[in-house]
Amino acid sequence: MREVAAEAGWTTGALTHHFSDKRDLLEFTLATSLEQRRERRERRRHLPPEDALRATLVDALPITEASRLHWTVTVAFCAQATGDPGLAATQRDAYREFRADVAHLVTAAERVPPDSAEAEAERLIALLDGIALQALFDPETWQPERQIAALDGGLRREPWPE
Amino acid sequence: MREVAAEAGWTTGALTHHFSDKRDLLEFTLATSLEQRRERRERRRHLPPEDALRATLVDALPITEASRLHWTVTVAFCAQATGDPGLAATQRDAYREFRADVAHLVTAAERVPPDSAEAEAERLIALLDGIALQALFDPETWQPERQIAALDGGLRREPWPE
DNA sequence: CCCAAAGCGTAACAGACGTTATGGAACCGG
DNA sequence: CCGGTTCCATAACGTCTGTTACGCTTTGGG
Repeated sequence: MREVAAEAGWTTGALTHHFSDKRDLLEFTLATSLEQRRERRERRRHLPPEDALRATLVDALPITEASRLHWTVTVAFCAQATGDPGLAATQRDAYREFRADVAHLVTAAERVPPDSAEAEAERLIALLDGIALQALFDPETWQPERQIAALDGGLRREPWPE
Repeated sequence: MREVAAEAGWTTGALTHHFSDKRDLLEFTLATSLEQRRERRERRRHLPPEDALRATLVDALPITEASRLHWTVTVAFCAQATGDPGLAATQRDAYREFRADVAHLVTAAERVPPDSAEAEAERLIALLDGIALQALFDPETWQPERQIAALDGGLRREPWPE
């Protein structure tokens, strides 16, 4: 708490006035990071659906500083969530929301029949997260272009065969 | 440290005698978890390559208690690794080793031409990790069969088109 | 049998931690 | 101008933390 306050140029008094808890602060941090991601997504509404889909996925890759930060927050959140059912539920809901949004884009892009959009979204997100998780700790072998290429490979592929 | 010692039926004295640090203990924990995974992989040497490949990937899915535990350890480790270059390197190397092993299985199974085995391994691991990460916090929607089905979908697919 | 090393239980230390208490400044509706 | 409320700086409190010191017991080679 002290460290966060100091880095923000506040005092612990100001911090505790706005956040009841350390847990509360952590939840706010994730919520804010998700909100920013949501805003960036909103700004792509005018793009053609396929481009918006790709841009949304690329945006979640840890290649910009914003996205790297979001992944750092997410990993910290996940670590806490393993021992806190409340945080786990928050993390789960964030995933579900993201999946719904991606599914919506998948539908708009007419990648798959509407009833398998969710499954296709799951596949793409799984691929995305897998790349991101590795890239986060091995940025040397996972340069930005490589990450995007891997993602594009998944986008070029056909949807789930179910 | 006290909590770990107590849960293991030891005292902090015994623990600090065997581990110099808390960091040391954490590294040992990941190493042990990886070692167990390696042993399980070793026991599949007699299987046909395709089966061994599939079994290795399925084994990493958080469906057994052992694997769920491994993922919990991994997430905790990753969280620490974001602020500790040494741990980050360890995590990175663990990934690289796993990738090499999977690539070896991919080659043995003759899924792809030998020179794209690494890329195919990356793709499969990315998919695996993505599924695992979501399943860890949303086991309700990601029942074991669902996880395996998603993985099988990825296995049924063609390799990277590069 | 001896002595050094290893193993380990006990307990204390020093610092960090999240949280709370207190007091004052700034703001604001009446 | 007043009363309360919001905002926040300071500082203290109690707890928890990783780590260390110390001493006793066991082990094993000479």
